Amino acid sequence: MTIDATDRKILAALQADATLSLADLGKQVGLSATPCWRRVQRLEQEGYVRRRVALLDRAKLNVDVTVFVAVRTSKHSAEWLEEFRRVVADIPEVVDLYRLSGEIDYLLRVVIPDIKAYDAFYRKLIERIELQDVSSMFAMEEMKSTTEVPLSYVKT
Amino acid sequence: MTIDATDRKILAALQADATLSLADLGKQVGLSATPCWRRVQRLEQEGYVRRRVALLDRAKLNVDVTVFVAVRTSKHSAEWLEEFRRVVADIPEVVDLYRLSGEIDYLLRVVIPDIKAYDAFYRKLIERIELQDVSSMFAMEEMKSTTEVPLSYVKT
DNA sequence: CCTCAAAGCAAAAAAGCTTTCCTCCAACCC
DNA sequence: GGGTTGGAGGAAAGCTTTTTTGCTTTGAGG
Repeated sequence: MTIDATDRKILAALQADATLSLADLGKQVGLSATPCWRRVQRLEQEGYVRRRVALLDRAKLNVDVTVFVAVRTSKHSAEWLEEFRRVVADIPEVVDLYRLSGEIDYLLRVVIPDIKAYDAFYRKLIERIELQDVSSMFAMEEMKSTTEVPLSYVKT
Repeated sequence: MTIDATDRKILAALQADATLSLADLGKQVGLSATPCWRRVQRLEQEGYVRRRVALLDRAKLNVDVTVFVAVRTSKHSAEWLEEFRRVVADIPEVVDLYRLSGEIDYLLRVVIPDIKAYDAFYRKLIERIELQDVSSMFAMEEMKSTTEVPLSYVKT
């Protein structure tokens, strides 16, 4: 139920590297394999660890370009929202989709090979759903990108 | 060196779930464990798989709020850029940092517990480095967020 | 039809995970 | 104080999975 300093160390280690053996993980946090295993087990069961995944190399897979797409719309019905969610979430090039407060209604993060492919993506998008205003911001450089969340705010 | 349809299936499976045993992974892609293992080995060696990590539950860890921070600056020297990169990348609440083209110079994705904590983060940021213009967009809803990249553009 | 290389398979060895059973320590009750 | 209970850690054994090794199959080129 609650998270102590050792649990935090385990979570920090696992979100940095999920390939660690229980023996090594235990060494890092000052436990032997068994109690370490029990804690990991509990952290997974209680949902602190949601999943373990492989992170792939975008450049090698030819999706090296990131574009942020800011969407504004005049449609605000629940039906339109559901339709929009369904359509956009189903596009594999869209890796993130947020509903925002303020000027921009939705922000998409899209990964594609190049600008030409972005144009194809863009056409596909506006053909599938009506949007009032779409503006694209191309990333020149990915200066930081991590799946590791800060653990300093965890309630013990 | 090159990626065939089976490799693609393996990558797709691993970026969805890295806990699969080689036997199960092999079953999914139509191989027995050994050739499957060899392919995974190769994919890791050649860098297609960069790392395996655990994805944690943000809500449970009290960092459920996402804020996008758009930064504009008048400083454009290489020194300032390096300083900015260093300062911002070192802040654990900043999970993504992109340099963009266009109006906005930099876009940060920041995860924190609540608006109060965001204010603390914001003060810390502007105290550490000089920025011309900072505007914050709060995420009302995370409609999609995945680490899985599309594999349809892979060069075979 | 033979040869060679690439890829697959099966079985054995190694490594790591999971279980079981103990011990230790601290809190609590009498 | 002395005994009891519960929670946490640890060692060893059993079991599963990964990794290695050596052999077989398949298919292309001569």
